[in-house]
Amino acid sequence: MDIKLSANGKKASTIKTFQTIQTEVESSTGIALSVDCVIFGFDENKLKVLLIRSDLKKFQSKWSLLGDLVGIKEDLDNAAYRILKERTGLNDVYLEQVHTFGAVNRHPAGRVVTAAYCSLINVQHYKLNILDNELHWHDVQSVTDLAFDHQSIFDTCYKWLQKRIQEHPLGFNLLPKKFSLRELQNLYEAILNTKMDRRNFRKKFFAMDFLIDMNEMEKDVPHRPGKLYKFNFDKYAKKKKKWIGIDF
Amino acid sequence: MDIKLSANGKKASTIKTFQTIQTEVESSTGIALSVDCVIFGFDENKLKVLLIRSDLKKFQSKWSLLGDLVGIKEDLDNAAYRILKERTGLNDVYLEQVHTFGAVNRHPAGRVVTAAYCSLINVQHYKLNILDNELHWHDVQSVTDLAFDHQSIFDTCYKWLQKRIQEHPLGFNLLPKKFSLRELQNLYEAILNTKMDRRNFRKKFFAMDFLIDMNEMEKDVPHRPGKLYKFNFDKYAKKKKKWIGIDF
DNA sequence: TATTATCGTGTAAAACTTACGCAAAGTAAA
DNA sequence: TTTACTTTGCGTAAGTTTTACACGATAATA
Repeated sequence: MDIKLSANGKKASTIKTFQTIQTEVESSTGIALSVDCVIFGFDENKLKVLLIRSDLKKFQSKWSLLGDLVGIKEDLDNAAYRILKERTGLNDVYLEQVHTFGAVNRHPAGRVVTAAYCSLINVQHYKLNILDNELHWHDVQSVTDLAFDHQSIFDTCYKWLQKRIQEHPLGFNLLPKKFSLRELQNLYEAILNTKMDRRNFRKKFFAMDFLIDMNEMEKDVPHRPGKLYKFNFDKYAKKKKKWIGIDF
Repeated sequence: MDIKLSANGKKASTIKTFQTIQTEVESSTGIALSVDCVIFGFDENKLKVLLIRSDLKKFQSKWSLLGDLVGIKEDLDNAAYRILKERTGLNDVYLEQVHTFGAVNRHPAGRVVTAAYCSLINVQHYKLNILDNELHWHDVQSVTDLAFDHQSIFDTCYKWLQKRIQEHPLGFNLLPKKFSLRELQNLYEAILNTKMDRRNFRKKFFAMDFLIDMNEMEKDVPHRPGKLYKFNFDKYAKKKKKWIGIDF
Protein backbone atom coordinates (compact mmCIF):
# COMPACT_ATOMS: atom_id res chain seq x y z
CA MET A 1 0.00 0.00 0.00
CA ASP A 2 1.10 3.46 -0.85
CA ILE A 3 2.01 5.62 2.07
CA LYS A 4 2.04 9.27 1.19
CA LEU A 5 3.14 12.10 3.35
CA SER A 6 1.27 15.31 3.23
CA ALA A 7 2.93 18.34 1.72
CA ASN A 8 3.36 20.03 5.06
CA GLY A 9 4.75 16.87 6.56
CA LYS A 10 2.51 17.01 9.60
CA LYS A 11 0.01 14.39 8.64
CA ALA A 12 0.40 11.00 7.09
CA SER A 13 -2.40 9.43 5.13
CA THR A 14 -2.69 6.04 3.59
CA ILE A 15 -4.25 6.36 0.20
CA LYS A 16 -4.96 3.34 -1.90
CA THR A 17 -3.68 2.92 -5.39
CA PHE A 18 -5.70 1.25 -8.08
CA GLN A 19 -3.64 -1.91 -7.62
CA THR A 20 -4.57 -2.05 -3.97
CA ILE A 21 -8.21 -1.62 -4.79
CA GLN A 22 -8.04 -4.27 -7.47
CA THR A 23 -6.55 -6.73 -4.99
CA GLU A 24 -9.25 -5.99 -2.45
CA VAL A 25 -12.02 -6.27 -4.97
CA GLU A 26 -10.75 -9.50 -6.46
CA SER A 27 -10.44 -11.12 -3.05
CA SER A 28 -14.06 -10.25 -2.34
CA THR A 29 -16.74 -12.85 -2.97
CA GLY A 30 -19.46 -10.26 -3.50
CA ILE A 31 -20.01 -6.70 -4.57
CA ALA A 32 -17.47 -4.12 -3.49
CA LEU A 33 -18.73 -0.70 -2.46
CA SER A 34 -16.88 2.53 -2.97
CA VAL A 35 -17.43 6.25 -2.60
CA ASP A 36 -16.44 8.86 -5.18
CA CYS A 37 -16.33 12.53 -4.30
CA VAL A 38 -16.93 15.38 -6.71
CA ILE A 39 -15.24 18.26 -4.93
CA PHE A 40 -16.13 21.70 -6.22
CA GLY A 41 -14.26 24.91 -5.57
CA PHE A 42 -14.59 28.50 -6.79
CA ASP A 43 -11.49 30.43 -7.78
CA GLU A 44 -10.82 33.37 -10.07
CA ASN A 45 -14.52 33.52 -10.87
CA LYS A 46 -14.54 30.00 -12.23
CA LEU A 47 -16.10 26.83 -10.90
CA LYS A 48 -13.44 24.17 -10.39
CA VAL A 49 -13.40 20.48 -9.62
CA LEU A 50 -10.65 18.61 -7.83
CA LEU A 51 -9.32 15.61 -9.77
CA ILE A 52 -6.51 13.13 -9.37
CA ARG A 53 -4.41 11.49 -12.01
CA SER A 54 -5.46 7.87 -12.30
CA ASP A 55 -2.60 5.58 -11.36
CA LEU A 56 -3.77 2.90 -13.74
CA LYS A 57 -1.74 2.56 -16.94
CA LYS A 58 -4.71 1.02 -18.68
CA PHE A 59 -6.48 4.33 -18.29
CA GLN A 60 -3.62 6.29 -19.83
CA SER A 61 -3.27 8.55 -16.84
CA LYS A 62 -6.70 10.00 -17.33
CA TRP A 63 -8.06 12.18 -14.58
CA SER A 64 -10.47 10.66 -12.11
CA LEU A 65 -12.54 11.53 -9.07
CA LEU A 66 -11.34 11.00 -5.55
CA GLY A 67 -12.64 7.74 -4.21
CA ASP A 68 -12.00 4.73 -2.06
CA LEU A 69 -13.60 1.52 -0.93
CA VAL A 70 -15.99 1.71 1.99
CA GLY A 71 -14.77 -0.11 5.08
CA ILE A 72 -16.76 -3.06 6.38
CA LYS A 73 -17.38 -1.21 9.63
CA GLU A 74 -17.64 2.26 8.18
CA ASP A 75 -20.84 4.21 7.58
CA LEU A 76 -21.25 5.21 3.96
CA ASP A 77 -21.37 8.91 4.84
CA ASN A 78 -18.30 8.57 7.01
CA ALA A 79 -16.37 7.00 4.16
CA ALA A 80 -17.05 10.12 2.11
CA TYR A 81 -15.91 12.37 4.96
CA ARG A 82 -12.78 10.27 5.37
CA ILE A 83 -11.86 10.63 1.71
CA LEU A 84 -12.29 14.38 1.90
CA LYS A 85 -10.22 14.58 5.03
CA GLU A 86 -7.46 12.42 3.56
CA ARG A 87 -7.31 14.36 0.34
CA THR A 88 -7.88 17.94 1.39
CA GLY A 89 -7.11 17.95 5.08
CA LEU A 90 -10.42 19.70 5.64
CA ASN A 91 -12.97 18.77 8.28
CA ASP A 92 -16.40 20.37 8.40
CA VAL A 93 -17.03 20.57 4.68
CA TYR A 94 -20.34 20.58 2.90
CA LEU A 95 -21.02 17.06 1.66
CA GLU A 96 -24.10 15.43 0.22
CA GLN A 97 -24.86 12.15 -1.44
CA VAL A 98 -26.03 12.51 -5.03
CA HIS A 99 -26.45 9.16 -6.74
CA THR A 100 -25.24 5.57 -6.68
CA PHE A 101 -23.78 4.06 -9.84
CA GLY A 102 -24.10 0.33 -10.14
CA ALA A 103 -23.68 -0.88 -13.71
CA VAL A 104 -22.04 -4.31 -13.74
CA ASN A 105 -19.09 -3.31 -15.89
CA ARG A 106 -18.50 0.19 -14.66
CA HIS A 107 -15.15 -0.61 -13.05
CA PRO A 108 -12.32 -2.63 -14.59
CA ALA A 109 -11.20 -4.06 -11.25
CA GLY A 110 -14.37 -6.06 -10.84
CA ARG A 111 -17.82 -5.47 -9.47
CA VAL A 112 -17.69 -2.14 -7.68
CA VAL A 113 -20.80 -0.12 -6.97
CA THR A 114 -20.04 3.46 -6.08
CA ALA A 115 -21.96 6.13 -4.23
CA ALA A 116 -21.20 9.60 -5.59
CA TYR A 117 -20.98 12.49 -3.14
CA CYS A 118 -20.79 16.16 -3.93
CA SER A 119 -18.65 18.43 -1.81
CA LEU A 120 -18.27 22.20 -1.81
CA ILE A 121 -15.16 23.70 -0.31
CA ASN A 122 -13.64 27.10 0.16
CA VAL A 123 -10.51 27.11 -1.98
CA GLN A 124 -8.79 29.55 0.38
CA HIS A 125 -8.95 27.00 3.16
CA TYR A 126 -7.92 24.21 0.88
CA LYS A 127 -4.78 25.96 -0.28
CA LEU A 128 -3.38 25.63 3.20
CA ASN A 129 -3.82 21.87 3.11
CA ILE A 130 -2.46 20.50 -0.10
CA LEU A 131 -1.66 16.89 0.62
CA ASP A 132 -0.94 15.36 -2.72
CA ASN A 133 0.66 16.80 -5.81
CA GLU A 134 -1.20 14.44 -8.11
CA LEU A 135 -4.27 16.52 -7.33
CA HIS A 136 -5.31 19.43 -9.49
CA TRP A 137 -8.17 21.86 -9.82
CA HIS A 138 -9.85 21.73 -13.22
CA ASP A 139 -12.14 24.25 -14.77
CA VAL A 140 -15.50 22.44 -14.92
CA GLN A 141 -16.08 23.61 -18.49
CA SER A 142 -12.96 21.76 -19.64
CA VAL A 143 -13.56 18.45 -17.87
CA THR A 144 -13.80 15.72 -20.49
CA ASP A 145 -12.88 12.11 -20.84
CA LEU A 146 -12.39 11.12 -17.22
CA ALA A 147 -11.36 7.59 -16.26
CA PHE A 148 -13.87 4.75 -15.73
CA ASP A 149 -17.44 6.10 -15.69
CA HIS A 150 -16.31 9.18 -13.85
CA GLN A 151 -17.34 11.53 -16.63
CA SER A 152 -20.91 10.45 -16.23
CA ILE A 153 -20.67 10.71 -12.44
CA PHE A 154 -19.22 14.19 -12.79
CA ASP A 155 -21.93 15.26 -15.25
CA THR A 156 -24.63 14.03 -12.90
CA CYS A 157 -23.10 15.89 -9.97
CA TYR A 158 -22.61 19.12 -11.89
CA LYS A 159 -26.24 19.10 -13.05
CA TRP A 160 -27.26 18.31 -9.50
CA LEU A 161 -25.30 21.32 -8.27
CA GLN A 162 -26.82 23.63 -10.86
CA LYS A 163 -30.31 22.69 -9.79
CA ARG A 164 -29.59 22.52 -6.10
CA ILE A 165 -27.96 25.93 -5.86
CA GLN A 166 -31.11 27.59 -7.13
CA GLU A 167 -33.19 26.13 -4.32
CA HIS A 168 -30.82 25.90 -1.38
CA PRO A 169 -28.16 28.16 0.10
CA LEU A 170 -25.35 25.83 -0.88
CA GLY A 171 -23.14 28.21 -2.72
CA PHE A 172 -21.95 30.02 0.36
CA ASN A 173 -19.76 27.04 1.16
CA LEU A 174 -17.69 27.96 -1.88
CA LEU A 175 -17.13 31.53 -0.73
CA PRO A 176 -15.25 33.09 2.18
CA LYS A 177 -17.40 33.69 5.26
CA LYS A 178 -17.64 37.35 4.30
CA PHE A 179 -18.36 38.12 0.70
CA SER A 180 -19.62 40.91 -1.50
CA LEU A 181 -22.75 40.69 -3.57
CA ARG A 182 -20.61 40.86 -6.68
CA GLU A 183 -18.70 37.74 -5.57
CA LEU A 184 -21.97 35.98 -4.88
CA GLN A 185 -23.32 36.87 -8.29
CA ASN A 186 -20.10 35.77 -9.99
CA LEU A 187 -20.50 32.42 -8.23
CA TYR A 188 -24.04 31.95 -9.47
CA GLU A 189 -23.11 33.01 -12.97
CA ALA A 190 -20.18 30.60 -13.03
CA ILE A 191 -22.18 27.63 -11.78
CA LEU A 192 -25.25 28.27 -13.92
CA ASN A 193 -23.15 29.41 -16.85
CA THR A 194 -25.32 32.46 -17.43
CA LYS A 195 -25.49 36.22 -16.94
CA MET A 196 -27.83 37.95 -14.52
CA ASP A 197 -28.90 41.52 -14.02
CA ARG A 198 -26.86 42.98 -11.19
CA ARG A 199 -29.67 45.12 -9.76
CA ASN A 200 -32.28 42.37 -9.82
CA PHE A 201 -29.86 39.87 -8.33
CA ARG A 202 -29.22 42.27 -5.47
CA LYS A 203 -32.92 42.93 -4.99
CA LYS A 204 -33.65 39.21 -4.88
CA PHE A 205 -31.15 38.47 -2.15
CA PHE A 206 -32.11 41.46 -0.04
CA ALA A 207 -35.77 40.48 -0.33
CA MET A 208 -34.94 37.01 1.06
CA ASP A 209 -33.52 38.79 4.08
CA PHE A 210 -30.91 36.18 4.90
CA LEU A 211 -27.84 38.40 4.42
CA ILE A 212 -26.16 40.00 7.40
CA ASP A 213 -24.51 43.32 6.66
CA MET A 214 -21.05 43.12 8.24
CA ASN A 215 -20.48 46.87 7.99
CA GLU A 216 -17.19 46.15 6.33
CA MET A 217 -15.95 46.89 2.85
CA GLU A 218 -14.03 44.89 0.30
CA LYS A 219 -10.28 45.52 0.33
CA ASP A 220 -7.74 45.50 -2.48
CA VAL A 221 -10.25 45.86 -5.29
CA PRO A 222 -9.32 48.19 -8.16
CA HIS A 223 -12.60 50.10 -8.00
CA ARG A 224 -15.20 51.26 -5.56
CA PRO A 225 -15.34 48.55 -2.85
CA GLY A 226 -18.63 46.87 -2.04
CA LYS A 227 -20.11 45.96 1.31
CA LEU A 228 -19.39 42.57 2.84
CA TYR A 229 -22.13 40.20 3.97
CA LYS A 230 -22.52 36.91 5.80
CA PHE A 231 -25.28 34.39 5.13
CA ASN A 232 -27.59 33.88 8.07
CA PHE A 233 -27.88 30.09 8.14
CA ASP A 234 -29.75 30.08 11.45
CA LYS A 235 -32.47 32.35 10.16
CA TYR A 236 -32.70 30.30 6.99
CA ALA A 237 -33.10 27.07 8.96
CA LYS A 238 -36.09 28.55 10.78
CA LYS A 239 -37.78 30.39 7.97
CA LYS A 240 -37.15 28.32 4.90
CA LYS A 241 -40.23 28.36 2.79
CA LYS A 242 -42.38 25.42 2.05
CA TRP A 243 -43.17 26.11 -1.53
CA ILE A 244 -46.32 24.59 -2.92
CA GLY A 245 -46.80 24.99 -6.61
CA ILE A 246 -46.58 23.14 -9.87
CA ASP A 247 -44.08 24.13 -12.46
CA PHE A 248 -42.74 22.02 -15.26
CA MET B 1 -35.36 -20.86 -0.31
CA ASP B 2 -39.01 -19.97 -0.35
CA ILE B 3 -40.81 -20.70 -3.54
CA LYS B 4 -44.08 -18.84 -3.81
CA LEU B 5 -46.68 -19.24 -6.45
CA SER B 6 -48.44 -16.21 -7.74
CA ALA B 7 -52.10 -15.73 -6.95
CA ASN B 8 -53.16 -16.42 -10.47
CA GLY B 9 -50.96 -19.48 -10.61
CA LYS B 10 -49.43 -18.55 -13.92
CA LYS B 11 -46.09 -17.29 -12.71
CA ALA B 12 -43.69 -18.60 -10.15
CA SER B 13 -41.28 -16.31 -8.45
CA THR B 14 -38.52 -17.01 -6.00
CA ILE B 15 -38.65 -14.47 -3.28
CA LYS B 16 -36.15 -14.50 -0.48
CA THR B 17 -37.10 -14.66 3.14
CA PHE B 18 -35.15 -12.83 5.79
CA GLN B 19 -33.45 -16.11 6.73
CA THR B 20 -32.21 -16.57 3.19
CA ILE B 21 -30.85 -13.05 3.14
CA GLN B 22 -29.19 -13.50 6.51
CA THR B 23 -27.44 -16.63 5.27
CA GLU B 24 -26.22 -14.89 2.14
CA VAL B 25 -25.03 -11.83 4.05
CA GLU B 26 -23.24 -13.84 6.70
CA SER B 27 -21.42 -15.91 4.13
CA SER B 28 -20.16 -12.73 2.51
CA THR B 29 -16.74 -11.42 3.43
CA GLY B 30 -17.60 -7.85 2.56
CA ILE B 31 -20.52 -5.48 2.29
CA ALA B 32 -23.77 -6.80 0.92
CA LEU B 33 -25.79 -4.57 -1.37
CA SER B 34 -29.55 -4.54 -1.57
CA VAL B 35 -32.32 -2.55 -3.20
CA ASP B 36 -35.49 -1.42 -1.46
CA CYS B 37 -38.48 -0.18 -3.42
CA VAL B 38 -41.00 2.34 -2.19
CA ILE B 39 -43.96 1.62 -4.43
CA PHE B 40 -46.63 4.28 -4.50
CA GLY B 41 -50.17 3.92 -5.77
CA PHE B 42 -53.24 6.17 -5.80
CA ASP B 43 -56.63 4.73 -4.90
CA GLU B 44 -59.85 6.19 -3.56
CA ASN B 45 -58.23 9.63 -3.58
CA LYS B 46 -55.51 8.54 -1.22
CA LEU B 47 -51.82 8.02 -1.75
CA LYS B 48 -50.85 4.46 -0.88
CA VAL B 49 -47.62 2.56 -0.43
CA LEU B 50 -47.13 -1.15 -0.97
CA LEU B 51 -45.64 -2.95 2.04
CA ILE B 52 -44.93 -6.52 2.98
CA ARG B 53 -45.11 -8.14 6.36
CA SER B 54 -41.58 -8.76 7.59
CA ASP B 55 -40.98 -12.47 8.07
CA LEU B 56 -38.54 -11.88 10.88
CA LYS B 57 -39.86 -12.70 14.34
CA LYS B 58 -37.38 -10.29 15.86
CA PHE B 59 -39.22 -7.52 14.07
CA GLN B 60 -42.59 -8.57 15.41
CA SER B 61 -44.10 -8.83 12.00
CA LYS B 62 -43.67 -5.17 11.33
CA TRP B 63 -44.29 -3.96 7.83
CA SER B 64 -41.34 -3.41 5.55
CA LEU B 65 -40.44 -2.26 2.06
CA LEU B 66 -39.96 -4.64 -0.82
CA GLY B 67 -36.32 -5.41 -1.29
CA ASP B 68 -33.73 -7.97 -2.20
CA LEU B 69 -30.00 -8.39 -2.52
CA VAL B 70 -28.40 -7.25 -5.75
CA GLY B 71 -26.90 -10.06 -7.81
CA ILE B 72 -23.18 -10.09 -8.44
CA LYS B 73 -23.80 -9.79 -12.16
CA GLU B 74 -26.86 -7.59 -11.98
CA ASP B 75 -26.97 -3.86 -12.65
CA LEU B 76 -28.28 -1.91 -9.69
CA ASP B 77 -31.17 -0.47 -11.71
CA ASN B 78 -32.05 -3.91 -13.05
CA ALA B 79 -32.25 -5.29 -9.53
CA ALA B 80 -34.89 -2.69 -8.74
CA TYR B 81 -36.84 -3.58 -11.89
CA ARG B 82 -36.59 -7.26 -11.01
CA ILE B 83 -38.05 -6.71 -7.56
CA LEU B 84 -40.94 -4.75 -8.99
CA LYS B 85 -41.59 -7.41 -11.57
CA GLU B 86 -41.45 -10.20 -8.99
CA ARG B 87 -43.77 -8.44 -6.58
CA THR B 88 -46.29 -6.74 -8.79
CA GLY B 89 -46.01 -8.56 -12.09
CA LEU B 90 -45.70 -5.18 -13.80
CA ASN B 91 -43.14 -4.30 -16.44
CA ASP B 92 -42.68 -0.76 -17.70
CA VAL B 93 -43.22 1.04 -14.43
CA TYR B 94 -41.88 4.40 -13.40
CA LEU B 95 -38.80 3.83 -11.27
CA GLU B 96 -36.13 6.15 -10.00
CA GLN B 97 -33.27 5.88 -7.56
CA VAL B 98 -33.64 8.17 -4.58
CA HIS B 99 -30.92 7.61 -1.99
CA THR B 100 -28.53 4.99 -0.67
CA PHE B 101 -28.58 4.11 3.01
CA GLY B 102 -25.33 2.83 4.44
CA ALA B 103 -25.21 3.08 8.22
CA VAL B 104 -23.19 0.22 9.65
CA ASN B 105 -25.92 -1.14 11.89
CA ARG B 106 -28.93 -0.47 9.73
CA HIS B 107 -29.68 -4.15 9.12
CA PRO B 108 -29.71 -6.91 11.73
CA ALA B 109 -28.46 -9.55 9.30
CA GLY B 110 -25.07 -7.90 8.98
CA ARG B 111 -23.57 -5.19 6.84
CA VAL B 112 -26.09 -4.41 4.15
CA VAL B 113 -26.06 -1.15 2.25
CA THR B 114 -29.30 -0.49 0.42
CA ALA B 115 -30.21 1.70 -2.52
CA ALA B 116 -33.76 3.03 -2.22
CA TYR B 117 -35.86 3.33 -5.36
CA CYS B 118 -39.17 5.04 -5.76
CA SER B 119 -41.80 3.55 -8.04
CA LEU B 120 -45.16 4.89 -9.15
CA ILE B 121 -47.74 2.46 -10.44
CA ASN B 122 -51.28 2.51 -11.64
CA VAL B 123 -53.27 0.57 -9.08
CA GLN B 124 -55.77 -0.55 -11.70
CA HIS B 125 -53.02 -2.42 -13.51
CA TYR B 126 -51.63 -3.79 -10.32
CA LYS B 127 -54.90 -5.30 -9.19
CA LEU B 128 -54.70 -7.74 -12.06
CA ASN B 129 -51.34 -8.98 -10.89
CA ILE B 130 -51.45 -9.69 -7.20
CA LEU B 131 -48.70 -12.20 -6.58
CA ASP B 132 -48.40 -12.37 -2.84
CA ASN B 133 -51.01 -12.11 -0.15
CA GLU B 134 -48.51 -10.81 2.39
CA LEU B 135 -48.56 -7.58 0.42
CA HIS B 136 -50.85 -4.73 1.32
CA TRP B 137 -51.50 -1.15 0.32
CA HIS B 138 -51.14 1.29 3.19
CA ASP B 139 -52.36 4.82 3.41
CA VAL B 140 -49.17 6.89 3.49
CA GLN B 141 -50.47 9.05 6.33
CA SER B 142 -50.73 6.00 8.58
CA VAL B 143 -47.32 4.47 7.85
CA THR B 144 -45.38 4.33 11.10
CA ASP B 145 -42.88 2.08 12.75
CA LEU B 146 -41.67 0.06 9.80
CA ALA B 147 -39.04 -2.66 10.22
CA PHE B 148 -35.29 -2.01 10.14
CA ASP B 149 -34.59 1.58 9.02
CA HIS B 150 -37.43 1.39 6.52
CA GLN B 151 -39.37 4.19 8.17
CA SER B 152 -36.56 6.57 7.46
CA ILE B 153 -36.21 5.27 3.91
CA PHE B 154 -39.94 5.71 3.41
CA ASP B 155 -39.89 9.23 4.85
CA THR B 156 -37.06 10.20 2.52
CA CYS B 157 -38.87 8.80 -0.50
CA TYR B 158 -42.17 10.41 0.37
CA LYS B 159 -40.52 13.82 0.75
CA TRP B 160 -38.69 13.19 -2.48
CA LEU B 161 -41.98 12.47 -4.22
CA GLN B 162 -43.63 15.58 -2.82
CA LYS B 163 -40.85 17.75 -4.18
CA ARG B 164 -40.43 15.90 -7.42
CA ILE B 165 -44.08 15.94 -8.41
CA GLN B 166 -44.10 19.73 -8.34
CA GLU B 167 -41.31 19.94 -10.90
CA HIS B 168 -41.81 16.91 -13.12
CA PRO B 169 -44.81 15.20 -14.69
CA LEU B 170 -44.45 12.13 -12.51
CA GLY B 171 -47.90 11.93 -11.13
CA PHE B 172 -49.49 10.73 -14.33
CA ASN B 173 -47.95 7.32 -13.71
CA LEU B 174 -50.32 6.95 -10.79
CA LEU B 175 -53.41 7.69 -12.87
CA PRO B 176 -55.15 5.88 -15.71
CA LYS B 177 -54.01 6.96 -19.17
CA LYS B 178 -57.14 9.08 -19.48
CA PHE B 179 -58.06 11.16 -16.49
CA SER B 180 -60.19 14.15 -15.56
CA LEU B 181 -58.79 17.35 -14.15
CA ARG B 182 -60.55 16.61 -10.89
CA GLU B 183 -58.71 13.29 -10.59
CA LEU B 184 -55.42 15.03 -11.32
CA GLN B 185 -56.10 17.64 -8.68
CA ASN B 186 -57.12 15.00 -6.15
CA LEU B 187 -53.79 13.31 -6.82
CA TYR B 188 -51.80 16.47 -6.18
CA GLU B 189 -53.80 17.26 -3.09
CA ALA B 190 -53.27 13.78 -1.72
CA ILE B 191 -49.53 13.75 -2.33
CA LEU B 192 -48.89 17.28 -1.13
CA ASN B 193 -51.44 16.95 1.65
CA THR B 194 -53.00 20.29 0.83
CA LYS B 195 -55.99 21.92 -0.82
CA MET B 196 -55.84 23.88 -4.04
CA ASP B 197 -58.22 26.19 -5.81
CA ARG B 198 -59.98 24.21 -8.49
CA ARG B 199 -60.09 27.06 -11.03
CA ASN B 200 -56.48 28.07 -10.60
CA PHE B 201 -55.33 24.46 -10.79
CA ARG B 202 -57.15 24.06 -14.06
CA LYS B 203 -55.75 27.31 -15.40
CA LYS B 204 -52.24 26.25 -14.48
CA PHE B 205 -52.39 22.98 -16.36
CA PHE B 206 -54.04 24.43 -19.42
CA ALA B 207 -51.39 27.14 -19.53
CA MET B 208 -48.66 24.48 -19.61
CA ASP B 209 -50.33 23.13 -22.70
CA PHE B 210 -49.32 19.51 -22.17
CA LEU B 211 -52.82 18.08 -21.84
CA ILE B 212 -54.50 16.43 -24.81
CA ASP B 213 -58.27 16.73 -24.83
CA MET B 214 -59.57 13.22 -25.58
CA ASN B 215 -63.07 14.46 -26.42
CA GLU B 216 -64.43 11.92 -24.03
CA MET B 217 -66.30 12.28 -20.79
CA GLU B 218 -66.04 10.59 -17.43
CA LYS B 219 -68.45 7.70 -16.95
CA ASP B 220 -70.22 6.43 -13.88
CA VAL B 221 -69.81 9.55 -11.82
CA PRO B 222 -72.79 10.66 -9.74
CA HIS B 223 -72.74 14.20 -11.10
CA ARG B 224 -71.94 16.16 -14.20
CA PRO B 225 -69.04 14.29 -15.88
CA GLY B 226 -65.82 16.08 -16.72
CA LYS B 227 -63.70 15.86 -19.83
CA LEU B 228 -60.92 13.29 -20.07
CA TYR B 229 -57.32 14.20 -20.91
CA LYS B 230 -54.02 12.51 -21.64
CA PHE B 231 -50.61 13.94 -20.75
CA ASN B 232 -48.49 14.73 -23.78
CA PHE B 233 -45.14 13.26 -22.71
CA ASP B 234 -43.58 13.79 -26.14
CA LYS B 235 -44.33 17.48 -26.16
CA TYR B 236 -43.07 17.78 -22.62
CA ALA B 237 -39.79 16.07 -23.51
CA LYS B 238 -39.17 18.65 -26.22
CA LYS B 239 -40.35 21.78 -24.47
CA LYS B 240 -39.43 21.30 -20.87
CA LYS B 241 -38.29 24.57 -19.50
CA LYS B 242 -34.84 25.34 -18.28
CA TRP B 243 -35.67 27.46 -15.32
CA ILE B 244 -33.04 29.88 -14.14
CA GLY B 245 -33.83 31.61 -10.92
CA ILE B 246 -33.02 31.65 -7.25
CA ASP B 247 -35.62 30.79 -4.70
CA PHE B 248 -35.05 29.61 -1.18
C1' DT C 1 -89.47 18.29 -11.86
C1' DA C 2 -86.71 19.77 -8.12
C1' DT C 3 -82.36 18.96 -5.85
C1' DT C 4 -77.67 18.36 -5.59
C1' DA C 5 -72.91 18.23 -6.96
C1' DT C 6 -69.66 19.19 -10.05
C1' DC C 7 -68.11 21.35 -14.50
C1' DG C 8 -66.34 25.12 -17.17
C1' DT C 9 -65.21 29.98 -17.73
C1' DG C 10 -63.81 34.67 -16.33
C1' DT C 11 -62.09 38.85 -13.98
C1' DA C 12 -59.92 42.14 -10.76
C1' DA C 13 -56.36 42.91 -7.32
C1' DA C 14 -52.01 41.68 -5.52
C1' DA C 15 -47.45 39.95 -5.88
C1' DC C 16 -43.53 39.20 -8.33
C1' DT C 17 -40.20 39.66 -12.29
C1' DT C 18 -37.84 42.14 -15.74
C1' DA C 19 -35.60 45.96 -17.96
C1' DC C 20 -33.29 49.79 -17.41
C1' DG C 21 -31.56 54.98 -15.48
C1' DC C 22 -28.51 57.51 -12.76
C1' DA C 23 -25.84 59.71 -9.03
C1' DA C 24 -22.02 58.59 -5.89
C1' DA C 25 -17.61 56.28 -4.52
C1' DG C 26 -13.48 54.77 -5.25
C1' DT C 27 -9.05 53.72 -8.51
C1' DA C 28 -5.78 54.97 -11.86
C1' DA C 29 -3.60 57.66 -15.06
C1' DA C 30 -2.74 62.21 -17.24
C1' DT D 1 -5.54 67.67 -8.89
C1' DT D 2 -8.22 66.81 -12.48
C1' DT D 3 -10.33 63.63 -15.50
C1' DA D 4 -11.69 59.20 -17.10
C1' DC D 5 -13.17 54.80 -15.82
C1' DT D 6 -15.40 51.19 -13.28
C1' DT D 7 -18.48 49.57 -9.97
C1' DT D 8 -21.72 50.33 -6.13
C1' DG D 9 -26.18 51.30 -4.44
C1' DC D 10 -30.81 52.75 -5.05
C1' DG D 11 -35.10 53.30 -7.60
C1' DT D 12 -39.05 53.03 -10.91
C1' DA D 13 -42.16 51.66 -14.60
C1' DA D 14 -43.95 47.93 -17.48
C1' DG D 15 -44.97 43.31 -17.96
C1' DT D 16 -46.15 38.83 -16.16
C1' DT D 17 -47.83 35.50 -12.87
C1' DT D 18 -50.45 34.26 -8.92
C1' DT D 19 -54.33 34.56 -5.96
C1' DA D 20 -59.02 35.09 -4.54
C1' DC D 21 -63.38 34.72 -5.68
C1' DA D 22 -68.65 34.25 -8.60
C1' DC D 23 -71.87 32.33 -11.46
C1' DG D 24 -74.45 29.87 -14.98
C1' DA D 25 -74.54 25.14 -17.20
C1' DT D 26 -74.90 20.14 -17.07
C1' DA D 27 -75.67 15.66 -15.63
C1' DA D 28 -77.40 12.11 -11.97
C1' DT D 29 -80.97 10.96 -8.71
C1' DA D 30 -84.75 11.29 -5.91
